[in-house]
Amino acid sequence: MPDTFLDKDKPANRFARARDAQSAALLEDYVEMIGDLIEDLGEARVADIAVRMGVSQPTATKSIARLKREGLATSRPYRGVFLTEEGAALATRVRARHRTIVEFLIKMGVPEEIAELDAEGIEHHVSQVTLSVFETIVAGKGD
Amino acid sequence: MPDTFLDKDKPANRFARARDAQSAALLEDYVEMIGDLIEDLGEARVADIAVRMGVSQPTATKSIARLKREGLATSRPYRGVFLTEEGAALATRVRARHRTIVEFLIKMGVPEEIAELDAEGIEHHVSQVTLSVFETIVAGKGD
DNA sequence: GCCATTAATTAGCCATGGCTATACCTTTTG
DNA sequence: CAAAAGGTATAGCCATGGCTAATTAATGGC
Repeated sequence: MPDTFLDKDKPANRFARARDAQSAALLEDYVEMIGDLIEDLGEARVADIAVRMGVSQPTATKSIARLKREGLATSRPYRGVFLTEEGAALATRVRARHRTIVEFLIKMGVPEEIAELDAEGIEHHVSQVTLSVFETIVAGKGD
Repeated sequence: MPDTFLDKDKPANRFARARDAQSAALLEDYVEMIGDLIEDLGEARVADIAVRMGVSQPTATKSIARLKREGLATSRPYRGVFLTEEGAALATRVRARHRTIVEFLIKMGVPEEIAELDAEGIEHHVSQVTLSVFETIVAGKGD
């Protein structure tokens, strides 16, 4: 006897999915930003990461610890943060996805600054399928 | 001397914004779901809310406490949860936004189930401006 | 009307991600 | 090369949002 009256599985998974995505989002943001910093400044210092993320230094340190635990980054005390191969690959993927979403939104008619802001929240929740759709639309000669 | 070298404000706000949005997301989900339950079953019981959200009953109770604190809901022990006027208005707004996003994604070519899943994560991060753009596109006679 | 069942709350724990204050190491500078 | 300055890390706090276990309240059956 199926207990589908309350739609137990579908919505539970829907929300659980969104929750899980959120958990990964922060790591993705950090990795992307560390990649940016290394590219821009040659190195990623904790202080710079904190400033760009808009958090205090201790908060950045704590998050970096989590990145290390997850195998995405390494760091030598007082020397800066580095991405592992896996972390660098993730950074590349995340950055590409971000750009796709921003460009997609702009193509839809959203003003650029707003597209940037919204993309920051949206990007972590877009599935591969949807992203592919966006990519196709962005690539399409539309205007 | 401006200290714009590290782009202090722009990105900080970007991420801070996304963080804040996340904070509101859970309340929105609960409010929407309570509205759904009242409509579907005539009442919203803690147990049903927990099942649909995919969390344990104590977790649901705790979140409902927060809803009450924020003035979005009321509840009488063992009697169910009710939305305040403000909560009901929020539920309506959230539900409409959700539908807009799902329909928009479908119109872009995203399969329906995936559109539903992605919308769940995306919806809390879409600004009013972007939502309006989506609405216009959905409303437009496009296929 | 009492007892069992079911529903809800409370208590108490964990991890995450914020914060401030403080301590510590490095670097720079006098 | 010692002292000051600056960057990092640690300690310890808070809130949120999960959980399980245990308690309390309400309902339904006998």
